[in-house]
Amino acid sequence: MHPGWRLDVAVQTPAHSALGSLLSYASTVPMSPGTLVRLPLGRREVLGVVWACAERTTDDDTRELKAVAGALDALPPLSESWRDLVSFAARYYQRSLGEVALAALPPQLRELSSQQLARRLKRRAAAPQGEAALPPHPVPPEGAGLAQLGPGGAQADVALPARLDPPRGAGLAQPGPGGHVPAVEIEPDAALPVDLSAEQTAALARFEAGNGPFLLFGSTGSGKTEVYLRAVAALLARDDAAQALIMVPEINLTPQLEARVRDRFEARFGAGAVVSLHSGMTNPQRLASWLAAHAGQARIVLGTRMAVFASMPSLKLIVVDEEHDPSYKQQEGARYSARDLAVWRGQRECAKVILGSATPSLESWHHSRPAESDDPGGRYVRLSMPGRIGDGALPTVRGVDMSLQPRKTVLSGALLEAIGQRIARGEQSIVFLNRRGYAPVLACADCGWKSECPYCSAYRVFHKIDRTLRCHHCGFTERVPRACPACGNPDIAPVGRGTERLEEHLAELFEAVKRPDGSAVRIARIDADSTRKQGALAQRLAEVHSGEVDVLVGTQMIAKGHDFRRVTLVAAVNPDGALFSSDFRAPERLFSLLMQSAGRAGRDASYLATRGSTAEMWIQTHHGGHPLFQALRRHDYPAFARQQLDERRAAGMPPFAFQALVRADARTQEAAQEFLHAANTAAEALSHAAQVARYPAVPLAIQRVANVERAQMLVESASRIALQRFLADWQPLLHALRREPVGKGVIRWLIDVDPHAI
DNA sequence: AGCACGCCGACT
DNA sequence: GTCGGCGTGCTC
Repeated sequence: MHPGWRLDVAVQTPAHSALGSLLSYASTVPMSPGTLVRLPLGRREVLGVVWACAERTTDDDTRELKAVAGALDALPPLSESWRDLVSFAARYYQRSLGEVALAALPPQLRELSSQQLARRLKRRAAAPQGEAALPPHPVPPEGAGLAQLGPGGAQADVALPARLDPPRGAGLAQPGPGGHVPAVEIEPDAALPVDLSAEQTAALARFEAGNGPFLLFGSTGSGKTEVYLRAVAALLARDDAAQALIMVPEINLTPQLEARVRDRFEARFGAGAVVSLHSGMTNPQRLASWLAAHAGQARIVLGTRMAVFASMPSLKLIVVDEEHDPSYKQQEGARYSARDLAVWRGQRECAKVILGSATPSLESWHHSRPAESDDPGGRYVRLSMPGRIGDGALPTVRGVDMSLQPRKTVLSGALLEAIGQRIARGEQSIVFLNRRGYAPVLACADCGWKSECPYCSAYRVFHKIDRTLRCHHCGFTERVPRACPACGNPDIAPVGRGTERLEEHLAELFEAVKRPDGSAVRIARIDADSTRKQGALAQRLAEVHSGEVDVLVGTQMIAKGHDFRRVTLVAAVNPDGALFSSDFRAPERLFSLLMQSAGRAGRDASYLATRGSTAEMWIQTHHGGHPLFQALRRHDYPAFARQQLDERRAAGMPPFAFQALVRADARTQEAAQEFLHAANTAAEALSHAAQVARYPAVPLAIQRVANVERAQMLVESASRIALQRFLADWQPLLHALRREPVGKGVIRWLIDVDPHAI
């Protein structure tokens, strides 16, 4: 009798398990790599991906192998390029193959039997367009071009403008899904009499002529989205199998962009042409989208970082919008950078890649050169679009020197005056403060008690709205005590301020001020607390769009994407914290945040022109001379980047060096650090140790969370390859160490390659 | 990670 | 006398 075949299969084995990356099973039939199989593992049955298949010879392997339980053979196997992407990601980010492979598949696939899957696929085939689509987005009211939906122009759920980087007149003649225009017979863009700016035209021409990867460097409002969509449209029109992947940051996956992409492409390529992939979807929705992409039916996949692993047999273009955004870096499990993997994947699959941003990551900027440059050092072709569509000017940046203000000033007189003028004119203002809650600490004036979290090394935040003390790290919540728990003094007071308190403060200050129509001033707040309930965010945004709100207080949640046409003033109340942070990326994030915030003001040039108003960005700071603010004043990202890169070069930090963190969590800080010390000692013997600097173990900035002590050590090398080899050799030693006495107290450890927060 | 086995406290 | 706490160990 034939001894059958041996399958080497990737299954979800966590990094901590002692199991090797691939497990071997017996099969009576050969299977192609990429086939999904169900396997007995211990007492349960799990999903696996076949990685290799070899004929067994009787003397080959005497080990008894369990037989595969079944194959999901209704599904075409995952392609070699998909498997290459997964195995690269696993290797680069120091995780097991199976962990990355299984995390890259829709969760529901794990639960389905092969019969259930076959049935689902059959249903899909019968109705190829229905299932992949999400519930249809709202149909715009008749005659309303999406971009024309002004404040109060429509019901609340469609009042949000459907554009992020709006071209002039975008969507004017766009037939909605309910429209009667025979859209199939016209070119997608013929339905959109949009004039591209000269910069957009040039960028597209460069894109069409080159291979990339491209860095589309365009200021807020320069029309980057239109460039992406044109590039996608041209590709899909030219190649009737081609697929495009559009990635957006988590926060940006608002219905607006989805609606815009669907409007643009579904009429032309069918209702199932666009699918979404993000964590806000239900498991059945994600499975449906994934299957449509895998089958090649979906022409466009629109998603967050997880979408970088979407199986797309005819992938020809990848767009990474807001490529600098921190949400592209996964912060748990396999800590991959979806942006970096997108670039790798593009190269592997000969798909063009566009990274777009107004404030690129310093890594991307450093590696880019202008399209016309022949400098061979550039990995990315830089396409610049400095202008704002529709001649919109970028807002004037005004700095308020807080050291000249009376102590404890929250909002300077000049800023209040400017906001007051806006209110009087019926315009809107946004005030940013990146700290939610009423006050970050509650303290007793007598004994010095502070509202510490019993489980974390952090203070619990005072939320006045429900009179609670909440730990923002572990979630521990208690009602505010009536008196000091330590000494009984009833006089316990909030220290510092968050968005709740700022909202209250503004309401008091403007209590007597009237709007043009004589009504009272309306202050609103948008942060994670005020938008927790389903639909609350959309409702708040609609209130802003409709003009009900005069002053909007918010965290960085509202810095991105939203297009408020009546906003003419944006203020950052207390941005100084990031200037002297121990995290060397903090200034980069701050600059990006302030640039994006500034972009919220005066996006509608004609609105400003008709009112004779100007857009302003206010910065209250003690460090007005800081180069970051100097560059911001001129909207000069290149100058900021130059200054930061000079500092990084001098200090030998990324992108001039490559880093990884090893973190250990334990019951005690000593146990965590001792484990890392032992790991450090073990590393001395490794062959690449000389090329890799290792720093002492230190506690994390928030050293204890939920009663778990955390420590980390940084390793760094000028050579990415040396670092990679070092980590690969080190990992088995770390596993082994866990078994030794020094590893006993360790709850978990992990490696973070190219970490974001140090 | 699951999911077992295994050995000690408060309940019908 | 049992239900159940989570410590330790195994999974091709």
